[in-house]
Amino acid sequence: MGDTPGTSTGTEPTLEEQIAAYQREFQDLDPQVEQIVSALSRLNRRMNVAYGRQTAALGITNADWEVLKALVLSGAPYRMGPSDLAKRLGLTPAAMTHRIDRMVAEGLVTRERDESNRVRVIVELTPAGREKWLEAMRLATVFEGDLLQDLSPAERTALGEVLIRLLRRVEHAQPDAGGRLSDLD
Amino acid sequence: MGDTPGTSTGTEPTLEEQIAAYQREFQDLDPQVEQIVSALSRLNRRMNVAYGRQTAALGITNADWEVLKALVLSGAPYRMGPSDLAKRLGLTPAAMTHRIDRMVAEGLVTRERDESNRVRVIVELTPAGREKWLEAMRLATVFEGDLLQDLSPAERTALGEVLIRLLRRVEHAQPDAGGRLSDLD
DNA sequence: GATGTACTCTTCAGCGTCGAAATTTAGCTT
DNA sequence: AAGCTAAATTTCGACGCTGAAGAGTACATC
Repeated sequence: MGDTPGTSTGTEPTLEEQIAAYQREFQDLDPQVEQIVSALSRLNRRMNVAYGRQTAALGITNADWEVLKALVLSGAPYRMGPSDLAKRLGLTPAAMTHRIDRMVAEGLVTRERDESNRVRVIVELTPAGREKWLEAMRLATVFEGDLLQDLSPAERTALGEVLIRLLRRVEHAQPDAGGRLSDLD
Repeated sequence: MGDTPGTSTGTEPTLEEQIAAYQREFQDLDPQVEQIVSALSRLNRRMNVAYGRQTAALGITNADWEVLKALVLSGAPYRMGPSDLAKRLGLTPAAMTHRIDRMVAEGLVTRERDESNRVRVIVELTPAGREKWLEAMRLATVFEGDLLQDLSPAERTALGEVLIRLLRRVEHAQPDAGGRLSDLD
């Protein structure tokens, strides 16, 4: 089997290799910019893998976790309508219906019609659902602390500040992606 | 419609609101860590939305673009086998078969049996596919430059360095996510 | 030289999501 | 009060991905 350059075996190249390859194919590339952007992508991908493992260990899916997060974030009685949830999670209402079906079956949320406005439906977190969220949160914070372990307090502050600056720029530039967002934090 | 606290309308909270809400529900939260992690998530989400718009403007999908990137990264003759591509993109071989079907129909790649080893299939980038990649790259670099516009050279260097450090930590900790990766940079 | 074994790719059934149509209810207009 | 319009949710058909089973090819061993 050829180790000839140009015959990739499917293994992921290191970031440096990748940037070098892009530069060969596209001279205008700014390696500095590419390094930041690619590292952001890869970092996020790894984080999602880690979160996926954690939710799996708790017997739920990442999809479930997103819904739990949205409900907890909504505060006190932990209630939201399906379409609000859908907007929040970047799903169509149709997809939301099925997700809620599953989660009701799993006992994480309840679904009931709003008696004061019978068009609406109220999705409410169950105590079991809240407990799952809490467990997931505990695992997540352990992982996150571990991830940032090597950063000094000053570096953390600086990093947080720079990221917020980038975020502000991009959120201001694309006011809301047309209404639905694609993922949840 | 109640503006009662606790009755979310589905709009995304600001990062500050979100962190405050999490702190209310989970006292052990380190706001510093949470800020970094959440900003990373949101940033990545926005970036993906932006890339999605760009590929759509070019008449391809993000899925197509991922394949094009992998092939270009593989270098000179721009050839890879389906299973290598699948590993690289974090898909099952089954999904890869269908993606290649589509992309062959779109004229972005060709598929042929390897005559020297008839079990294998060779997917090769067409000139049209390479041109699409180039167009996407041009759009992407404009967006990326814009994103990092406000950062001084020193800040860019520092950010790149810190991100690489984080990446190294997480890539070392989870050697390869069990073989398949979930996304491409 | 035949058979077994490993590998690559494709096919198939199931699930989640999307886009659009259908259903149900609320509020407004005449 | 009847009908019309708008809004929230569910249902339906299509598509992409997964996991598992199936088909074809190469290599090794006997």
